[in-house]
Amino acid sequence: MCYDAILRNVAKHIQLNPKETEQFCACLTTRNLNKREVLVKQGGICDAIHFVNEGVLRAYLLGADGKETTIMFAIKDWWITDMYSFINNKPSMVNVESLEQSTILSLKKADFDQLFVEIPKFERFFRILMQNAYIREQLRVMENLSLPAREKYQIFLKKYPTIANHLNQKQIASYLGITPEFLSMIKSNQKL
Amino acid sequence: MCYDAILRNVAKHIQLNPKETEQFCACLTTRNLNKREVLVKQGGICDAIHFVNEGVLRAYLLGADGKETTIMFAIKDWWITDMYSFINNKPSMVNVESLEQSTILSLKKADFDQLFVEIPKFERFFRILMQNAYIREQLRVMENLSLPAREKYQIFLKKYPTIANHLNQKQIASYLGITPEFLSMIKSNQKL
DNA sequence: CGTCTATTTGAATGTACTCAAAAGCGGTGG
DNA sequence: CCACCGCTTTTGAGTACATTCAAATAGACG
Repeated sequence: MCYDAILRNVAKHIQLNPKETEQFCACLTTRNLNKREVLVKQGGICDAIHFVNEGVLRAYLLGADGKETTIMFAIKDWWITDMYSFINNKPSMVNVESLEQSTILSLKKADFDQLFVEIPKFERFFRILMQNAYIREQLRVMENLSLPAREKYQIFLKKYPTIANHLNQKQIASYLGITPEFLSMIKSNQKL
Repeated sequence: MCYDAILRNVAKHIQLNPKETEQFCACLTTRNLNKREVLVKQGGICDAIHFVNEGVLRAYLLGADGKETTIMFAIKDWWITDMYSFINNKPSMVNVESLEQSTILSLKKADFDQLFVEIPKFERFFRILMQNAYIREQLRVMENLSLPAREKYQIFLKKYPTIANHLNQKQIASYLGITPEFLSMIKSNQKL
């Protein structure tokens, strides 16, 4: 399989020698996902962390009332999982599904834990990954709390121009925490 | 000074030998903060990460319109910083102030970076710290987007009963993303 | 071309906000 | 010990932002 992308991703933060590289790749399993295929199911245990080799995934919460809330998405070169479930071995709070034909590389929790023992450098790699994820979420909290819907939408477009093309309006709205109808209104007013 | 609390905090995730312990403590500086004293100023660089030995701190955003948004708080045994500013050496987006007489132990960015070189175990420690912080923020995003104000308030009380006692209503409201007036209304309706 | 889903539009409603004023609650000084 | 000041909390009326529900329109796909 093609471990090119993930190895380049890892190399951004740590250097692996050939043996370590092989060891790491041995832990990965490749999987193809069809459009709308579900990777993680709300209520189930999420026992792997996934690297997106190709395609687009989305994590969302399904409320008792059927309301969807998009928590995160991931495109090529991003990692995605329900970190809460993955780390604590607790039922997942979100669904993760593929928005289009995608290829992912998965690292199982057991291998993840073992990796730190065998190649301690990975502590650094994931430290930086978690750090960035934390900072991203913190910014999102700030925006959510301090800005009105229109500005949140503008920032979203500026920050994730690529992703906006892969999501439909309902999904974008649910990421911003508003209804699709209201987002439609924002968009039409925007232009005037 | 008393490094007891911070060493116990570190020991939750990694084991340090006496030499490492000493090395680590040598990086720390103790500081007492009066009530309302400002530790980090919005716009300035936040060049240290702080461990709360005693007291309560709060990080908040000050909007152009004077509106405050409480981003996070920290009590005894918690770490606090503007991670964005700390990691990227960019101007801080938040203010951090002491809500009461507090004592903190600070680790400078340069020492933080050096620590990883000298005691790689700390990669693990901070990996876990960042991981937990990320999961916490993610849950907060979920709650913010999917729940109405009343439920956010109830969850807040259940999750942080201790902290609720140290914050006033304006601060709690700004953490939940609502006005103090509206929080007041929620509380009175709650009882009926 | 017809069906299914996504988006837009509109009216009625609700949740939360603004502004203003009153009430409560400490702390301080006479 | 009480009176006063400043700050926090409560209450209320009017308003705004965002939602719900329903229906119309537009797009996507077999």
